[in-house]
Amino acid sequence: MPTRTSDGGVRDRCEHAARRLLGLDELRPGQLDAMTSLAEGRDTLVVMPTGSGKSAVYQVPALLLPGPTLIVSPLIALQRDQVEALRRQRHDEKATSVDASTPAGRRAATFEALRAGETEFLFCAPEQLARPDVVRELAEARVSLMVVDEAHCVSAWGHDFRPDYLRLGSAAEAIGRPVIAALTATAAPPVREEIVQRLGMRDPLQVVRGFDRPNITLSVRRELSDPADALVAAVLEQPSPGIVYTATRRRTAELAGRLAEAGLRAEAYHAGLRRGERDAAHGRFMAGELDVVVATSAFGMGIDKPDVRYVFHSEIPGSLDAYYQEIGRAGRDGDPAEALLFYRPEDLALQRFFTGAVPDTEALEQVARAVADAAGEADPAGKAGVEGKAEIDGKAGVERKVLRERTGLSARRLTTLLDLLQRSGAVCLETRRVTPVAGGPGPAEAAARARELAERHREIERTRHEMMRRYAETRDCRRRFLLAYFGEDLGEPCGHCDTCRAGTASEPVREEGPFPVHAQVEHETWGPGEVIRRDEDRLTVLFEEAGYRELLLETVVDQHILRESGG
DNA sequence: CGTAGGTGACTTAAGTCACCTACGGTGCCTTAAT
Repeated sequence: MPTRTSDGGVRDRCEHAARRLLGLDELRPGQLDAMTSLAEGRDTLVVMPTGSGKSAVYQVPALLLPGPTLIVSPLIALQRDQVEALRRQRHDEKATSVDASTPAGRRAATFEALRAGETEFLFCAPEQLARPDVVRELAEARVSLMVVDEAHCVSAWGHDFRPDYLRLGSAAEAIGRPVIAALTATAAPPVREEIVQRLGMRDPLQVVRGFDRPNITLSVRRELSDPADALVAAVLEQPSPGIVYTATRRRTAELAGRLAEAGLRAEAYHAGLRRGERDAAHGRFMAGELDVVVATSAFGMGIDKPDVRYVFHSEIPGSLDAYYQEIGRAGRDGDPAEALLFYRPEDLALQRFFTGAVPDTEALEQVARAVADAAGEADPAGKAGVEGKAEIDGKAGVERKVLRERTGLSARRLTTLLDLLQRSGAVCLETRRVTPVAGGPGPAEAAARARELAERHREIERTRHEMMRRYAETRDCRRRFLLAYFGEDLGEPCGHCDTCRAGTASEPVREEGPFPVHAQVEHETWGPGEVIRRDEDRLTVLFEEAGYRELLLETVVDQHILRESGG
């Protein structure tokens, strides 16, 4: 056993602080483990369902550790809600948030209060940490705990949509490397792994609790043509309120219209609506004034309405991670709820499109070359000292802004490309500057490596689509399938999903044999992985480098392409 | 990658087919004009 001095003292102090400061008499399993770990200064990844007290997990250690706490949260609306909740709870001004709309004066005052120890909790989006002034202020304030809320966004959004999520690890370093807490309600094993890697978490404690939501009945309906009629009919059979998820904005309007015609209080919701319309729909839903919201994936984060009775999908989402997250908004009160997916295999094509293209080698090489050229220009005999710090460190480098000007690429695109080049070992990224790695690969070589990384990422995305498809097509217990994806083993079929009711869900396969569930294995081309599912004739293995793969047991055994590697 | 919608050609002149193009999600942020 590694000697971690859990003398019980810290644990007791956490328990005491939770009671005294937050009024929590009973802590749930896992909560106290996570709090204690953070209070002892250990990085901690927490995967717990919404409503199970994830906030308390960081609030308690925040109050026990000396410096202020930075909470990185994806949505400004979410930040404001949390600030308000903290203020209500503590009746003071110890929590605040900062974003692009914060006036300069208030921003300065905020950081001053943070330095002075008058503010304990500061909320912001990852984009704020791309600003050198913010990083400087946070470093001076001696932040002791950095919380990444909704941490699955690192994996889901970092690669293309919000690349600043990929820079959180170096941001943590730049502000003095506080203890890191990563919190999320949904993360399958590879997503957890990516969060840990990307944030640069060190030997993190992982507290993973409760993916099973037995009150949600899972069903899939295979459709041969547009399921609109069937969907409207199915919604009419359900008690209100509910959510219908669609793949496109256009479809939200279409289906909301159909449901309204059928006499329901229905509204569409997507990111293309005006702010006022979005807020109105959201507000009415929360207030119980709507029967159903028809929405894209824009609707959801931060929605914690206990009595949602159903979540339907008119098209298949791109992964079980996304699907689980969306259906998880049903039945939070514990009463029965329905999750029904209308499935057409061709709808997966749209998800493939959303995955986006792999960046082309030319663009990658162009950026790599621009970094190398800029480094060549920074002749030490030249204007040393003008830029200050960079020369003191003895590193030549180039500012992101300059790179943007020279390559003509957008900030977002540049960040995506630089991330790939960093992982290729060609460049080193700081908050503002980019430096070439001494002895690293040249531009052409770096671009080739970077492209390979991007291709591997796309390939893994494809395997996630395949797992989503398999969920829709399985004849086995759907709940068992879903839980296996998240690394949980539900021995028996659940007995009330559609496949169980139809009698097609097989009994658990518990026969003796090679490659049991959770076995660590090694494949001759796909490398190391873990068995996450074992059917009668096949294995599902999650490979570290190749994603989710199905292997026929017979082939595996006959041709020795897989071996158990212990562990 | 697939679908919807448009265009043009063809042929028992109003419908059919072949082909084409556009479109498709998530939120920070910045910056300029009211």
